Amino acid sequence: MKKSIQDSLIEVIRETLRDLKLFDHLKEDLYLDFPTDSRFGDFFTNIALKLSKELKKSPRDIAAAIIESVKQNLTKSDLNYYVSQIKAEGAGFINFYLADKYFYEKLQELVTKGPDSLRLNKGAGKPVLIEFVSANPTGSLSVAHARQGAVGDCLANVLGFLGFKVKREYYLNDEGNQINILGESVELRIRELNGEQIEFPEEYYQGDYIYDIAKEAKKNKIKTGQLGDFAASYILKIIKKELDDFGIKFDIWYSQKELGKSGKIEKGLEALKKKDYLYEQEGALWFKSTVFGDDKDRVVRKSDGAYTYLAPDIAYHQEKYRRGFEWLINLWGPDHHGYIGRIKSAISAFGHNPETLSIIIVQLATIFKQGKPVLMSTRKGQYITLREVLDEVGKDASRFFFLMRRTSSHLDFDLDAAKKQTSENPIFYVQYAHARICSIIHSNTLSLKEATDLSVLKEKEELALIKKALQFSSILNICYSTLDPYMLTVYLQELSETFHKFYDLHRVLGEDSVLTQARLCLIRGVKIALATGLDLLGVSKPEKM
RNA sequence: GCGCCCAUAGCUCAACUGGAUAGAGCGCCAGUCUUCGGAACUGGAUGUUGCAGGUUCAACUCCUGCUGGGCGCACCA
Repeated sequence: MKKSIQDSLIEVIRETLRDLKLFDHLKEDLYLDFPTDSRFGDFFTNIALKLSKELKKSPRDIAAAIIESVKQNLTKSDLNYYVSQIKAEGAGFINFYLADKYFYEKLQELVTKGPDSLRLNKGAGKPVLIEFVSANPTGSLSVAHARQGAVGDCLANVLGFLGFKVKREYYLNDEGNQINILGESVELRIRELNGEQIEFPEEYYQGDYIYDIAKEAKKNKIKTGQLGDFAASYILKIIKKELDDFGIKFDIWYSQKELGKSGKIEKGLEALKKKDYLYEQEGALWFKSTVFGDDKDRVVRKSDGAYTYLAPDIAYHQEKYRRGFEWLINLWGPDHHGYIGRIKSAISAFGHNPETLSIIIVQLATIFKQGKPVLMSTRKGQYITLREVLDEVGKDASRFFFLMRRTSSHLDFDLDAAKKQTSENPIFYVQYAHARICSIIHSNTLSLKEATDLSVLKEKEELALIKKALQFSSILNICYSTLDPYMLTVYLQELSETFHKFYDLHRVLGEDSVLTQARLCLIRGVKIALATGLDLLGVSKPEKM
């Protein structure tokens, strides 16, 4: 893995600060920022501002001294070839301007090497388990699960691209209270089908699909005690189909029932007991999670002898580590945020660093139709399902829309906008850019050269487009450090916009074959960035629309 | 009462995690094609970043306190 110019520059600056005996005054890590405006160069650093107070000198003076020294160090290195200017500007920022030839070379590399040149090897093969959706098999997936699915799958793609060894897992709650209620709901519907007058309790599953299951169970002569399992596996098939149509494939389906049978829950509790983290009180068994900073201790076995949800979950997370994963990522709904403390306590109790468990709370999405929110009434089976959204707007638009906002923010999902085939619909805007590029490449009659003279790309829009395409890796870096893939959707829209603007002003296929080759190279690079981004989102990249 | 999330243009959201003049889309107004896809592009108007303090050379961003909204605080899952 070659070092980026950014990292090399940072090294030179660090060395310079050591020379000037300023390095120890710097309290934080040295890094280079991207300016909001290209007028301020390609990178900048604010160290002169940070140092000014302690050194009691003006930031501009410090910046000037640093620049002087950096320039000298640069003459000794081959970086000098790529850095065109270093200036102190504004309040005391040090701005680095790269020579155009640097971008030409990177673009050439992107086109010859393809998406691989966009990879940053952050993961180095580290095994990561990302658990998401994990909905109870008691009904179709809701939009809340859908958003979790989109975020989880995309994040898994991104981490995989960055060199992590990622597994996707669905924790299957296939036993316990909810499954019992599900079984009883089916039983009542069967009796109803048999002509019996029944009273259907409110807390039971109300949806019409229960009738379908009842009919099926009746046909197959399922015994009453088996109805819960039968219904759960029936629904699981539906869920799997929904996920499949949404483009999500889980590597592992982890069954709670199997976990229970294995005896690992008991073993987990025994282990906790040995460490003296369990105690009995009022007939229940408690976990001392307060030792690890939880706000109160938690019951793991109720006074009636049944486990709470936490007991198998403790064993489950312990198993995740035992299976060799070094980093666990869980995506939960906002109703689970109170659960973070106890599960982190549990893994701490087993001696794992709680930092190796990242919990991402995925906020809810509200579906808008004709400008109005479609309200969810939870219990009655009257919620918007993933299936409905898929049927209405399709896989591409729904995945993109679910990823368009910061994961920790509420999301308004406008079904009507997602259906539109105009720039009002960001996914079409992005896919259109891709299709347009394909169309140009298709119309081209020159044979494409592997190496071309790119120095003819001097227009403002051309350079802006090259730089935008090359920004790809640093965007992925942001997704990685925030564990949030949404920035990728923002970036793809920006890249598309930069392309459309370029396209409108400059013709790719022209009389001048040198320029044509160069511009073809440029749009091929943009195509690679767009296509790679769309792949990571799990959205198709059509050549024609 | 406690905890988490949110509040930015009329609406939906950005602002690269503390940087330089807070930006896009929609909507509104006015424009751009004999040529690679007009599903596009250009220009115009719109802001006390919910309020009040604080930290900082620098705050939409961090801290404290309010206000308003969403969610959660089980021997439920």
